[in-house]
Amino acid sequence: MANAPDPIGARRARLEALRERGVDPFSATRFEVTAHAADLSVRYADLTSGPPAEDAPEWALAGRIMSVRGQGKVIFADLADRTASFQLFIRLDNLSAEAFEVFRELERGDIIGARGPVFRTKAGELSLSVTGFEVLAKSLQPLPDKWHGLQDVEKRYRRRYVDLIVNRPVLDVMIARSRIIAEMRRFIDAHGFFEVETPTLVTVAGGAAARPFLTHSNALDIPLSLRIATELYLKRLIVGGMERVYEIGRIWRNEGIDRTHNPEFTMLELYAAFWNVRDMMSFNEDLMAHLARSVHGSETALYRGDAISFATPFRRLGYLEAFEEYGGLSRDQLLDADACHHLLHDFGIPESPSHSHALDKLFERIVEPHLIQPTFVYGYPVVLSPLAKRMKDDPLLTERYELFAANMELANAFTELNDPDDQRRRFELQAIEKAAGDHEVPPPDWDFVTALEYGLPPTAGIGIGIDRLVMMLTGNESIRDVLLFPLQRPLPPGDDDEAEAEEQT
RNA sequence: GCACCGCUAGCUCAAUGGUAGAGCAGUUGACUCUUAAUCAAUUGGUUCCCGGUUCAAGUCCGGGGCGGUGCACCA
Repeated sequence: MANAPDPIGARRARLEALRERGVDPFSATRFEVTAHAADLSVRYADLTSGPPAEDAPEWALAGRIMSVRGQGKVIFADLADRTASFQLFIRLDNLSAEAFEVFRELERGDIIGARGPVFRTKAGELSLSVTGFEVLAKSLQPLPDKWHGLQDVEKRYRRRYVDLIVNRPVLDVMIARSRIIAEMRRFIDAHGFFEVETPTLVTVAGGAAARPFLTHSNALDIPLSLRIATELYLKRLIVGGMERVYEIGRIWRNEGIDRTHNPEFTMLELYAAFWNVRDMMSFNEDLMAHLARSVHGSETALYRGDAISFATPFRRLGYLEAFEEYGGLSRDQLLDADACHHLLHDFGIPESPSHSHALDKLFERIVEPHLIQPTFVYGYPVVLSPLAKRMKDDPLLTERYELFAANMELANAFTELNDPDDQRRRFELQAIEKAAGDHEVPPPDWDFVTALEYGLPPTAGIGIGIDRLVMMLTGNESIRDVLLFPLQRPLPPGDDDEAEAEEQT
């Protein structure tokens, strides 16, 4: 213990050394930042090598020291802020001897603010010639390898903050996610929608087919679920006369976890009175194209080696036509429950508990693999769509589409069913499926039927999984890589971390 | 839930069943234009855990933990 190398102990010793020089790294409360690294790189892109001009303006940068290259009476350091990193040039001649000694006590990971003019070194690197600096926080933990960063996937998820520090592309993805959502709001707001917030704690988790998380209210002493969709509440607001509403919110589904599923995820749901599914389709493709352009920089996103073009208009493909085209299957085979189960057998797919389930499995197998470029698949069978309005000239199908790209479902939209009697019958039918063993079928929400009885205007609605959209636009193939803190099983007790028993000096 | 793969120093990775190693980080020193700085010296291990086989286990076997991928599940 006496001679064992101890990186954290060494850093604590450095902390004491700073304090002995009258610098307490944890006493600073603010620092006036006047520039970010990326801004300076652009502003001084054409600067030629040489010492800074007499009248060169001083800038103040703040961030984390990512590397230090000491060279006697000159020190080079890289300071990273949220935009990029920028080289600091510290020379004894430009500072007091005391300040220079303080800088020599700093190390990789520490957070400082630095002031000085920008110049370009002989080696051609744009740099801040430091005339003054403040220590803003000391890092007591050693950072991972400066070249390889943090590779261990598990550690990256569990300690995302370290991942963000040392793996710049991760920070870029998370910033892109933030911008995608912000840009989405801007676009939607510009079309006259109100953003609303509906309950996440509900007594009936409806609006989708999924198993909910269960919880309990102490005050009311009743069981509660976390919502699995926002749909039924948002449509109540259309009944209430809000006309155009949307919610970007967290949804919880107590189901499997894999590359494309996290138990909590973010969904946009949006409803517009007096629109039908065709109106929604064009709104949908305009939104996608806009996001791709403004956030991704181009209408084309590279995903799994495919160049996905979000240039409008997207391809339109009928649901039944798709089966005909890719599998040679007929309408009669698909819309008949018994024939459909035979098809499952023909394709070697395990038994399904219901007609709707069977259709989904078949679609997944036969059609989905072909949907690379953005495609609206429209005209879903009514058995698959308990909340969608039937087609006027084909009552077995609904005015519903799903948007696919790169074999992933990106959006689901339909003209909303507003006939309360039809809605009631479909809920009753679902109740039978639930009784037959389909766990994912939600319990009927009878108050929703009552709401429809007050009168829901013709309305189109859409749901877009934000996480998968971000995956698509940032080229990530795992949902965990677009979530800041994906759910991880907790480590066994004691395995958690070093339990630092050091107290004495 | 099932299958496969992974887990070795703070980080990235080595090690035909035969003394656990390297680079980076750390520590000490030198250096006034470096940028994976360089040079010299140097520290560092419950090989995820428990048990077994063996003269000998990081390595083989059994059980467990955590993670990743695939399948199942998830309209």
